[in-house]
Amino acid sequence: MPGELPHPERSEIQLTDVLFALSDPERLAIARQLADGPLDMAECHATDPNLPKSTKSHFMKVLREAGVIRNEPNGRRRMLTLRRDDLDELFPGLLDSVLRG
Amino acid sequence: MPGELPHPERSEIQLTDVLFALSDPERLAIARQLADGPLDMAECHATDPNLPKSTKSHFMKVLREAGVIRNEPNGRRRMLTLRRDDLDELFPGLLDSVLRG
DNA sequence: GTATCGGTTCGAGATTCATCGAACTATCGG
DNA sequence: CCGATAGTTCGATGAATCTCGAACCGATAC
Repeated sequence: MPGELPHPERSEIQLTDVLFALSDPERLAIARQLADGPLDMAECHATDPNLPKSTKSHFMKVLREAGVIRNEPNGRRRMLTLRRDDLDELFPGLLDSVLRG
Repeated sequence: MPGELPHPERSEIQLTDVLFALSDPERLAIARQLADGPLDMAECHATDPNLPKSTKSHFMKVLREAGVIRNEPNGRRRMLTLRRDDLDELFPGLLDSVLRG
């Protein structure tokens, strides 16, 4: 598992990418699960519990590359966190309205 | 030009559809132009001034079907309006944050 | 070391989406 | 009625995206 994955800097985050990442029901559900704090990826079930792991990993990739979440190695697991500070700074009010939805 | 086009009711508008519609730079630019009030479609230039009209019409369709804009016949033109009231009611704060972006 | 667990990456097939020309439609002006 | 204008719809092509299995990888447990 390739250690550190690339994350965009705050200054590189594009609004349209964020909107796209959140425009899928599964990915939106993931972001909502992370609203209450970081989560181990293993504990983060989207809607479908027996989703293939490659598909789940792909969801995380889209969210990560858009700048919505961080995905960092934690032992042999992955810690997922919502980039609330970055997103709130860049697009105030966006996350609040989307996660309330 | 087929008179009235179908628009979703307020209750039918899906957040994910709205986010998707706004996740494209051209479509987002259109929504921002409509933030200051209704506009004739002919006066609504997105980024590219000599965009094929079928492409432009397609942008409007995506925005309309998502519930972001209304597109109503007005003489031999089209009046475009942002559905701010519906979106503000359904997803408070969303439009403000996205249009500021 | 070996096995296992959690997860990423690669590759292929299916599906969706974008783009644009061409045909069509409705409205207004003359 | 005729032509021009403004815009939708259709159809085709190409580009992204989704989905998933298989292979791979890194950290831990044994």
